[in-house]
Amino acid sequence: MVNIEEFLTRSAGEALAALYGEKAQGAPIQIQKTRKEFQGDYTLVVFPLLKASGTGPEQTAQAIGQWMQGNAQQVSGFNVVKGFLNLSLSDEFWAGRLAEIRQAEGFGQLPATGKTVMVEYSSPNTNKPLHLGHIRNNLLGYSVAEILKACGHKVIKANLVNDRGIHICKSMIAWLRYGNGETPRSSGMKGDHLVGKYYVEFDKHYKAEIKELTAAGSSEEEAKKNAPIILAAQDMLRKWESKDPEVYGLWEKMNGWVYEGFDATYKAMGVDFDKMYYESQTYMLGKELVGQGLEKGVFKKDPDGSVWIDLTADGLDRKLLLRSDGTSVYMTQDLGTAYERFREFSLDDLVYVVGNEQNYHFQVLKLILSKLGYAWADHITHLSYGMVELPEGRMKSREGTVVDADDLMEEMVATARQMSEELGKVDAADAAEAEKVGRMVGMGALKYFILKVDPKKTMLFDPKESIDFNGNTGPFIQYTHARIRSVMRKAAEAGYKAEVAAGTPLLEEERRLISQINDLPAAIGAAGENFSPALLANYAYELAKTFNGYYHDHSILHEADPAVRSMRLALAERCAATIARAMGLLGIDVPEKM
RNA sequence: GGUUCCGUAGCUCAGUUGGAUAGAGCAGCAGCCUUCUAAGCUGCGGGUCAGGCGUUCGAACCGCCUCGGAAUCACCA
Repeated sequence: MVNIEEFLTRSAGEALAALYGEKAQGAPIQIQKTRKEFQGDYTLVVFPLLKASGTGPEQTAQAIGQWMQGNAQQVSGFNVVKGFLNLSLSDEFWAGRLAEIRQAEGFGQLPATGKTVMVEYSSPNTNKPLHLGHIRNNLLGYSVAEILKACGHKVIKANLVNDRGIHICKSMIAWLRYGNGETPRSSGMKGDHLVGKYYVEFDKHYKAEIKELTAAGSSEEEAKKNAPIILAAQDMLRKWESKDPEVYGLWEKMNGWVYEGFDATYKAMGVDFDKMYYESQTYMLGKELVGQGLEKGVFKKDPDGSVWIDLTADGLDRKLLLRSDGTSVYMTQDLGTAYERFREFSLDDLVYVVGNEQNYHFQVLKLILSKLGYAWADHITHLSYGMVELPEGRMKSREGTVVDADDLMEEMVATARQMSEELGKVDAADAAEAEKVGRMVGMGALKYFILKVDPKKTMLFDPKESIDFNGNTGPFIQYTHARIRSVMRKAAEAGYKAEVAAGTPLLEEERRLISQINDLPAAIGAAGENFSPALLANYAYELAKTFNGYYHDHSILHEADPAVRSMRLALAERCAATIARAMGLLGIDVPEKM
């Protein structure tokens, strides 16, 4: 038996059939966990069954409770509160459940579905380093991919790097003019930061030139168009497109620096990819789909040669698919890459982790694909996440309020180290270990802080609060894990074994803990279905919190009864493993000591 | 104006398909380290779930309307 709720639903169904016969056919049976304030483990809501029973809620609940207690051996007792039948399951049942979970090979890994899912995330531009917004993207993407794996799917993590276009040319021009040949090696800067520096440099000079031009009498509009430096960047883009060797070489060199920098950031963040895509190689995809669309009459060509789709009937607008000069746009490219991916990997689902500023884009993308007749359009999911705001408002690069990803991670780790020092947690003997733990805790705080929030919501990132390690935080959960592991080490030293003997009595909190552990697969399933790591984050917190309360009130190692002690050890060990599993799916490491 | 999303305690957020008296954390106050890790535990105060109408035995959750906020609607990506 794996699913307790399923079993109780079945048993309640039998009770209904026995008590009320035909009338009870198809009556909705609602089993849910009993709320903490009431006695019992699971609750049957009897209101929907009153039609079948023809009696009041209390009598109905009473009758069903009696039948179940008499006929289902796992049901040890019941009580009725208004229309709620609270069922208690026997200690034997719960102990058996714990024993089963301990033996289950793949607990926390759902059976293989045979489905292949691609998760695209990160997808950075190569003209500047990653910032706070990217952190949310990367953490979400990685975690969702891991959760989908745990749901039994085959998962391909993809990253589509935007490595071409005017923005990278801006950095290139600025570097050529003002860089004096500076390299990551010569400057000691990370490659992405170096290139980002010249992107800012470009903007500075661009603005200065605009100012000059307007002072000389041009309109703002003209100045923006005619500033020499922007003309130079545009010229460079044309040269890039015609594969001018000099420009192409510089482009490759500077992108190479950026990739080295990104790799370091990804590594620090703990995210990875199975498949890299580069826009420079995919931007021409999708043109054949335009041809198809024209044939099917889904797309229309304007007199100037540009191709459009009219979506006004769907409450949207006209959307461009091909410019009048025949070149493609973002949408065209995305249609093409989606098509290619489904074809190449026989995908069942494709998930894009992209900010909510592109909701419209993905709405249109899916609509166009289904108008072209592709059934798999429905298997595209835009995992849209909200912006990360700072206490002083949105991040604005102009106002210098951008929170750099590398800086933030370093700061979190440094604070974690300082904190553990203040708490006297570091034994001088093992500096390397302290270093590792500091990284785990600092990163754990950051990751948990971001992942515990529902992805689609705009969230506030308060650096002061994120660095708080008390309460509903990653470090609290990590701490609970470390504490259990410490008990396990001491138990091993004392020669105590963790095992569950039949007939060991259980406390209320112990039954609750087993029940929570038992919910892990359900929590993973729900997180996968909703693409929401937040569900798992909150699950892990609840479990850790319950354990901490239990741990405070009942001793494990000092328990005199060997059978009870063994059972408690087994339970604690399972708690630690469950916490580790849930946190692992969030990309958060849990230390053995902290 | 169209589309999509959000609005829950002073602040940051949970609330899984409609269920019992709406929950945590932070901040504030009061306690608890001679005992398995105090990054912890216990208690107190704090709510018109933006507002209204409807559906239902029952609504924070579903439907309609209003108010407030965000994103987006380029021959940019």
